[in-house]
Amino acid sequence: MTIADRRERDRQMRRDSIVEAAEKLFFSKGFAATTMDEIAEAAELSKGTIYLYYKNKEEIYVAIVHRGMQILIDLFRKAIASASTGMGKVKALGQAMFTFYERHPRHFTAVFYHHESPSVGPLDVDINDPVVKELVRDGDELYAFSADAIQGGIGDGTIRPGVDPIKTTYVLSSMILGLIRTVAVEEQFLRQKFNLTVKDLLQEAFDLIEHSLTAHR
Amino acid sequence: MTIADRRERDRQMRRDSIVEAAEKLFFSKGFAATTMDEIAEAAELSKGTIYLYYKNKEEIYVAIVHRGMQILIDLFRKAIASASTGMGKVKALGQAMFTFYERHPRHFTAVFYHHESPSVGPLDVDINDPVVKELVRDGDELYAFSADAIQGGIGDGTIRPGVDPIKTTYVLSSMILGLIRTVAVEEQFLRQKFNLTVKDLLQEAFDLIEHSLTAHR
DNA sequence: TCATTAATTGACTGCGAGTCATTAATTATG
DNA sequence: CATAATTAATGACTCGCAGTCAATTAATGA
Repeated sequence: MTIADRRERDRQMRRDSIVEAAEKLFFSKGFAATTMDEIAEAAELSKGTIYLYYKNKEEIYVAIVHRGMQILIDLFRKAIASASTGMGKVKALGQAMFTFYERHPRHFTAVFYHHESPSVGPLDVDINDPVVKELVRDGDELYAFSADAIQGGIGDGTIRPGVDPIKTTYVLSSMILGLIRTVAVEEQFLRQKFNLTVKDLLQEAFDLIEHSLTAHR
Repeated sequence: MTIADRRERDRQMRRDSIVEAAEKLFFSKGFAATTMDEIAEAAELSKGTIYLYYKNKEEIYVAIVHRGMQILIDLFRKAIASASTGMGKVKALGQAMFTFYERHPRHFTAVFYHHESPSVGPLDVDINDPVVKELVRDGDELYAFSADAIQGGIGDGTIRPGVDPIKTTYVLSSMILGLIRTVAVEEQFLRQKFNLTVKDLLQEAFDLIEHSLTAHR
């Protein structure tokens, strides 16, 4: 028992040290430009060994997406805990998304672009891979955080009763995400050409959103 | 004169027929899975010849992005012409974006994901390539359509005076784009799990946006 | 101690992007 | 019209890398 257990623990540590090594390389020189030999060398393993732990290069990438997802979920948990009203939680979640981008830009990219990267045409991922399954569950969890916050906001009166929590979750998250993506691509351009900062844009968007969720008149 | 002219025309036709062939292949089996030999065969040329017209595989991809951009610009022109008020034009532009996604989903993806695809880490394009330069100009033109429409709306009273045309253009376009991207990825999931259609979500978003741009009370 | 099983290795294969010396087609020149 | 000069096209080749597998080494059990 203990023996098989330790094996399993060792195996997990190896997997971790491989992603660790790969992550540094992918993030500094890109997925395509990183070779399996480089990953092997950085992980102090031979190339063959890497393949005992991951089916191929893409599967390592998926593991990195998964790590990013954990970071984001953690930020979301803290966001939810940081506010007491429904509306407050919704705003904190939006803020958390932006924090994720600011503090972990490469993970942000990995998480939100993996449907198209790395090799144009969706990453063809093995739906039976447990990591992939967990990724899907994690995605659901993310949406649930928001839907619950909206629902709570309707209960505590900080969000107007008419809004549909699910629909609104999708609309809001997509919008915030879209905004951050644009900013990610055009940040310096916006600053130079229009003297617009990221905060300006986000403030504008948050105002618009808050405005649309509260009752007026 | 006529002689060099014809050479130039021929050259352009060749380039076109190469993208044409590549586009079909990329769109059906993906960028990574398509080989230069296949492109050559489909274009009825030898591989070496392809390289006389395009520096490499990515440059062909950029040409496809460019084509997509032309389609979108065209849709935007028609959208602007289709409405008379500023607010009407803004809505028509949002609608045009969605039409682009619906009618040309692969071009949509090419245009809006090329910053990350094809090989994780931005496509490293040659900034001196005339096609790339035009792409940048085209991007500016797209934003100008929207900024002008908002400006016009303020003039004709269909949009409230407080809004900043540039800022709003960025916020709105990013939001709409984000929404369509989400829908692109999760369309069948949304329908199955929540019985939500794309139109529902877009309607919700459009309402929200319209609401935020008009004067109330 | 030695047999069995598990983990690791790196030389090897196959494939595909990009090159380049050679050949073919066009155009200019006498 | 002949042939020189220029331009276009070819495909066999190189080179690098993802992924494999027979051979080796380490760990565990009898």
